[in-house]
Amino acid sequence: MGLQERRQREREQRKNSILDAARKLLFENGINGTSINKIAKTAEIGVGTIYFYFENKEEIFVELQMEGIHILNSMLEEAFDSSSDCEVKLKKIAEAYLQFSREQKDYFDMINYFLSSPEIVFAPSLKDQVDKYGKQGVGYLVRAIQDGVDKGQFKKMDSPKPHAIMFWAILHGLVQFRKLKNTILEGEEIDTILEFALNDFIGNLRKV
Amino acid sequence: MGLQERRQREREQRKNSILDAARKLLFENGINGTSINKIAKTAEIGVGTIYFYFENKEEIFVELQMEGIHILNSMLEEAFDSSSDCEVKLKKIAEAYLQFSREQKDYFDMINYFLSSPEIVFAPSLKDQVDKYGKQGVGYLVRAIQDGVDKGQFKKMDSPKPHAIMFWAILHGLVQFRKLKNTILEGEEIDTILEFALNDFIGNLRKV
Amino acid sequence: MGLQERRQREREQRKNSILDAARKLLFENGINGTSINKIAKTAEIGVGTIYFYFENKEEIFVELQMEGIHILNSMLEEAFDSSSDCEVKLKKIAEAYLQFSREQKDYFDMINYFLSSPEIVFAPSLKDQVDKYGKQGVGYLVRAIQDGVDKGQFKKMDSPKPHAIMFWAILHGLVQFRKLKNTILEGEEIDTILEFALNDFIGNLRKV
Amino acid sequence: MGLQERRQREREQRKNSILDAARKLLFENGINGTSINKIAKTAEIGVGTIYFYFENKEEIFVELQMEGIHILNSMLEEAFDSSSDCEVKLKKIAEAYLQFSREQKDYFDMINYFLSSPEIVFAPSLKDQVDKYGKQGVGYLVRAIQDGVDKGQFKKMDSPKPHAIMFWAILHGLVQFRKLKNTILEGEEIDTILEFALNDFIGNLRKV
DNA sequence: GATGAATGAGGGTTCATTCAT
DNA sequence: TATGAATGAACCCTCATTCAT
Repeated sequence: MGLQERRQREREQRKNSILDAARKLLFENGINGTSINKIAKTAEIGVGTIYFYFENKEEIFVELQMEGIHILNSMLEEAFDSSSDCEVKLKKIAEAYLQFSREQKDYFDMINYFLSSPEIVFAPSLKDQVDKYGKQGVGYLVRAIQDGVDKGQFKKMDSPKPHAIMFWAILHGLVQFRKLKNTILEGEEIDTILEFALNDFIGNLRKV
Repeated sequence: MGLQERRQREREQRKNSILDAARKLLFENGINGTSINKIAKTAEIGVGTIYFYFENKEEIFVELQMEGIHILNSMLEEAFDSSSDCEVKLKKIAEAYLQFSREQKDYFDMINYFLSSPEIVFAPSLKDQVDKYGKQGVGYLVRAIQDGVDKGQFKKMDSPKPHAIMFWAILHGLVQFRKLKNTILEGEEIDTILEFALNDFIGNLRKV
Repeated sequence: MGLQERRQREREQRKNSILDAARKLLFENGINGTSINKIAKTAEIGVGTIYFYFENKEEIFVELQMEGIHILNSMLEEAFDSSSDCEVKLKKIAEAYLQFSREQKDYFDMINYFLSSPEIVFAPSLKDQVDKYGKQGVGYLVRAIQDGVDKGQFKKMDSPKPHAIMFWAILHGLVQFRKLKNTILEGEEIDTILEFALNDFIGNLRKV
Repeated sequence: MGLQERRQREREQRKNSILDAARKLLFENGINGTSINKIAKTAEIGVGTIYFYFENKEEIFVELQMEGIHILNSMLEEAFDSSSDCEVKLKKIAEAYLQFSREQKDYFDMINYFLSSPEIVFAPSLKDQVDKYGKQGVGYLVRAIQDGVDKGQFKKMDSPKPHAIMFWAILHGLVQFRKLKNTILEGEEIDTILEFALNDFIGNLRKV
């Protein structure tokens, strides 16, 4: 038992050191600058060893994706819990997403990069795995809106789902635009736009 | 004169045949499956010849990007011109974007792929070139909204720009979600959501 | 006649503009960075045109070599003529060689580079051409020494030739060492060494 | 232990077989005729394997350079040790250098080729590595001359260094001239000139 | 469990030269 | 005379993966 435990722990550590190296390289050099050989050298282990912990290169990237999504979820969850007021909840969630895209830029870029790549490049299995984690995200919004309806703060509606999705679409769309300062934003500050959109959207929920 | 013309035309044709080959490969095999050698073989020309028409591999992709953006712009322009009613205009533009993402899926994926790639992967120059063309897109929305304000159909506002950007963000965000059927939409139809969002957004513009 | 003359002149000008471009590239980028294509682009002419004026790439380099050797010869000749005193003559010649290696560094490097390359790389014909011009160099020394002997300033000798060659060897060897500051000179100044060598050698000629 | 040792030995052997192939090609076809692919084919290994033993192409050439310099140093050392008489020492050293340039012509050419190449062609690092080994060469001369001074055979002098450098310059210069039979030597035998120069130089050291 | 040597196809790019116009 | 489009072998180097130890 103690032996098995130790083995398990060591295995975990090794795996993490591989991920550490891969993350470092991915963030520093991009995906095309991250090879198995370089990961091995960075992690100071043999190339072959990597294949003991990961089936192939892709699997490593899946794991890194999961990390990112996990971080995002934590931030959203914390935002959700930060207040009992459902309007504040929504604002906090929006801020959390913006914050994630800014403070965890590398993860954010990586997730977007992989998600937007044509399916050929990455096997469907990856996306399935990502999906499972991703589902939770929009759930917070649904609950926040429903909460508002239940409390009588928001107007009645058939289902909070479409509103939640629309809200998330605004967030996601806006945050994508940060890269397009010259194109779409054309000098406008993303924060200003976000605040405007938040007020507009929430105000609309509130009204009779 | 006739000679120069013919030269020019031949040059154009060659360039196009290279782009045809590149487009085919890019759409079939993704970016990592599209090499200069394969393009040359597909276009049935020598490798060196390609470098006579394009400085490097990236420039080919830029050109393909432009193609896609050009198509999108045409569709948006047509939508903008299709009606004199500003509410219809907005709906048509939204539909056009959705249509583009569906009917020109390959171009749509390609554009998203490049846009979402971290700067490390593709030189800023590419994005700059794309930017120039991209600016026009959001312009249609600004004009449509302003038109509605001028005509007294929409409520008064300081500037149509934030509304336009918010509108575009909804569209862009929603369309991105198509890939995430299992995650965010969770079975919901994107068209339904879009229509819901459209009515919500436009209704909000309309209201006093 | 007038026509032929003009043709001849134009031909000469074209040739020179090719050489100008080649020289520029050679000095800036080294031999491996100097291609026919680049020369053509720099000279703003077609690639094919170059082959009207030069059989092949090598011939261009031969011509550039000649230029360098011509410059060196001019400097040596001027040094030779600068004084009627034979000791001064020798010193001036030595200085001229040093000066050439310094002020015409690019030519100097080029000559040394080509001369020291194994015969396979450059056809014997090149070296023959270079040889013809090179012969004149050592001639100045022979004449200067002989002059000193005739005037009774230098001791009698069977032939000035060996002394001249030895003198030239010292110069050539020393000047080569400039690149080896850390190896052979190990901090010593090449000028100091040259002056020392000059005095030693000439003093030896002088002595009874 | 036994395993590691064998590994080490095999590694050494592989490395040598690569160097053998590279040396062969370099001597037969010159530097521009020596490509990584050819080396791999000659050594009957995969291209990639080479990069397991050498960082890049340049490093192979550095190693070959070292070989040559090592041989030269051995010959010089042997010459230095061959006699206790300092005059004989000097003559033997001179002969050794001449002998090296003749019997190890390929190495000699290679060294000269690299040393005379403008800095653009080969990175400074190569020269640094070569430098380290090269330093030893001139050291023998300094010691030989100093020895003569100490024994009273040579005249007193401030420092043997300038004389040593001058001596080495004569040798180096003369040996370079072998290629220029038609230019500088113009039929003179290099051995005759060398002997003349030796007597002249040593005679000068000797005199009061 | 862990290693690291080996692979060889493939990557993007350059090249001197030819030749129809 | 001058052009410039075309070639395709060759350049150096990287890669994910395998497997005997």
